[in-house]
Amino acid sequence: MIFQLDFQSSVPIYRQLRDQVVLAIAQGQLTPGERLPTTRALAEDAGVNVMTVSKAYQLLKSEGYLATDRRSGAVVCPPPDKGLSPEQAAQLRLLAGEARCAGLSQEEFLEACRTAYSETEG
Amino acid sequence: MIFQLDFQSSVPIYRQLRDQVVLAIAQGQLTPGERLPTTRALAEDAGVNVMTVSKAYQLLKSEGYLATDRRSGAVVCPPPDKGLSPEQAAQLRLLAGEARCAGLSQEEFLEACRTAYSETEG
DNA sequence: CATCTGTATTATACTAGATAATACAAAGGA
DNA sequence: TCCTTTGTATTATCTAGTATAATACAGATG
Repeated sequence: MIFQLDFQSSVPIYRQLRDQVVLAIAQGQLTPGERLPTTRALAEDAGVNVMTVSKAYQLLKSEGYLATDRRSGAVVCPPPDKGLSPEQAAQLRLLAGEARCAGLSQEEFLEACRTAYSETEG
Repeated sequence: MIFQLDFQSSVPIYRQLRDQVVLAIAQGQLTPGERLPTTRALAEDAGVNVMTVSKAYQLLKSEGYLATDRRSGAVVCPPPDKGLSPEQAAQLRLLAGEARCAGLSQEEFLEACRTAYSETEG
């Protein structure tokens, strides 16, 4: 599990870490039960603060992607439940609106969605 | 054009304004050539600062959604170009990954995308 | 000339994000 | 039992983004 961090980005580091873990789970690079690096190890490896990693882990934990045992560290969880959250649905609507403004027909937008889904694959 | 602002949200006000304008354009509630409220009028109407509205307008302008004439104010622009930006594509990939983690198959995800696109319609 | 437009300027305040150093409870290994 | 390792809490500090307020400017309109 290698993390690519962009320190120039406006996206917070803890959020970048979270997003990459989610994508790795989606792609099967991280499987349920698998251990993630410890907060200290990942912090040193990525050159960021321990609390920044902890914040990412807490976010992932609150979303159901991780469970943290005190001894064994952070462990990948099986997918929580089915369906998109209201926030995710709103974000999808916004993206669809932006796509429509960019001149994409529904079919063209769905093709982009199909591609995006396919790319989240091992 | 009525704006719904959530001051408790972590999404900045200027970003909420921007998103709602984009969705309104996508839905055809705002048509190319149409004038938006003046910064001062919208600021007073929404109960926010003038510069906050100005920031939203500048963002929309930089994205090609608006053009600002000094006399006539902010005017809706015709769609700039075709295709999603790299940032939009990345966001779509992340959403697709989250959907996959939530147990959605490709068909179920595409159905959600189809719904989202349909909802951005007059 | 007076009025409207978006916007620049300056100053202030609050919050989020990130860092650093330290410390704690719980669990495992020696 | 002692030591280490785990995530995390605490405290303090710094930076940057967000939002506000008051003022001012250039360009266009009437």
